[in-house]
Amino acid sequence: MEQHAATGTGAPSTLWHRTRQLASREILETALRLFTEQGYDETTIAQIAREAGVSQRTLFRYFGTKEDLLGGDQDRFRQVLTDTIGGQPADADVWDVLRAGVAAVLALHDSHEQARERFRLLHSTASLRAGWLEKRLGFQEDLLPLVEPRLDAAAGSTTPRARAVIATAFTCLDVASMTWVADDGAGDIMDLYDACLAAVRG
Amino acid sequence: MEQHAATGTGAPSTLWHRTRQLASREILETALRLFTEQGYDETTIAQIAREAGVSQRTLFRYFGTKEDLLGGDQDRFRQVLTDTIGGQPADADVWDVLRAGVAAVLALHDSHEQARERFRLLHSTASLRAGWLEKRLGFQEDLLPLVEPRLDAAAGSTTPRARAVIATAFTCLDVASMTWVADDGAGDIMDLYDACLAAVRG
DNA sequence: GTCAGATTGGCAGCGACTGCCAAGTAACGA
DNA sequence: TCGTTACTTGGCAGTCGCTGCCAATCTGAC
Repeated sequence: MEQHAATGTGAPSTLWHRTRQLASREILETALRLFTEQGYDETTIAQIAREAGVSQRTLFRYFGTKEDLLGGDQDRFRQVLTDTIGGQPADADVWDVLRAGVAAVLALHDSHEQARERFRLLHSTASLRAGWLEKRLGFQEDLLPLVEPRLDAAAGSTTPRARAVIATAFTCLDVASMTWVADDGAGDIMDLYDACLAAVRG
Repeated sequence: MEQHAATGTGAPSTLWHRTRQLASREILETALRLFTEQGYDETTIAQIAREAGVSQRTLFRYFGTKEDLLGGDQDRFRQVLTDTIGGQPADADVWDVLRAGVAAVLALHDSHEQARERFRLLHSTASLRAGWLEKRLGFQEDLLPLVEPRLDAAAGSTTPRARAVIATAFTCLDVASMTWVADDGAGDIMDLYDACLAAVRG
């Protein structure tokens, strides 16, 4: 039970589960607040645990790593991504398919402000960036079987080409979000995404 | 003096420097051997220091982090990259310019086998991958001022477009090296790079 | 030979993270 | 209502990467 129960499918809603969810939210909010106030690296697990009113040991049971405190629900991200991309018409263009996936995960943020703060922390903290990039690699591999069949098999091995295409899409998302944060959240991220992709595929 | 002196430019060649270089090589070789034998995560700094005959403290003075023990000389990488790209003709195509940079840094490995082993470790170890990706981001930012002037300023802000283009090149390098390792070092990495880029820019 | 400056190793400590064990508490049956 | 059971919690010690500090040692120059 490393993950906080997904809200939606027949929640058992016993007192236990409700308490767990409450504690989970409390920890998450405390963490985001402290990260925002004093920076990610400057905030220790001990401090988050103290202010959230739980022990370090318990905090690590809810969230396996410090990064998870900012990353949100990684499984949900993965699922939305694969569901969206897997649900695209079989004859759709690969780039349109990936674009739909990117748009879907962007819609996962609770609010404009939350998105901006997360992206801001992400792009300004080395350790977080590294962690995100590593998770990103995992997502890219998940997408591989969904994207490969959409490539022309006659043009040689599809695996490296699919990897390159997928990674490029994520790269454009990263550059877009970085630019978006630098512009203080003005404009639409997807427009920036399109601009980046156009620059690459020009 | 965090960095082992570059061999080449008028080495002072005092006993000190020679001893330092020797110790440096000894540590580096011990580390690579242990990483190869038992894996990166399974090898502790204590073990490397013990087998290399130095204290942990000294090891950390030579190499600031565990990753540096595999990554080789990061400053050299950066310099070769920027020199090569900066030295390309002003009217050359951006993609050709970046291709030249990629080829130059690939030539930095001592041997085919060393390259393969490094890439193998890199692509099979999560912590190393994350570290590389983070360093990569740094290199990409270094390249920004060299690439931006080569883009059409009339088509809007060049910064995000340059970032996207540079990151795509590195992405193709990563996918190419991954594929190369999977193929057990058969073929030429640059061919794989070209194939990846073609898939993206198709 | 001696002195200044650099290098080295040991030690204590920090922060993320884990395993283990005892104490506490919700849920369920008798 | 009272256990009994199953799960959660917190504390403690320990690992590993990494850093600061200090004393011992060594090198090169005078």
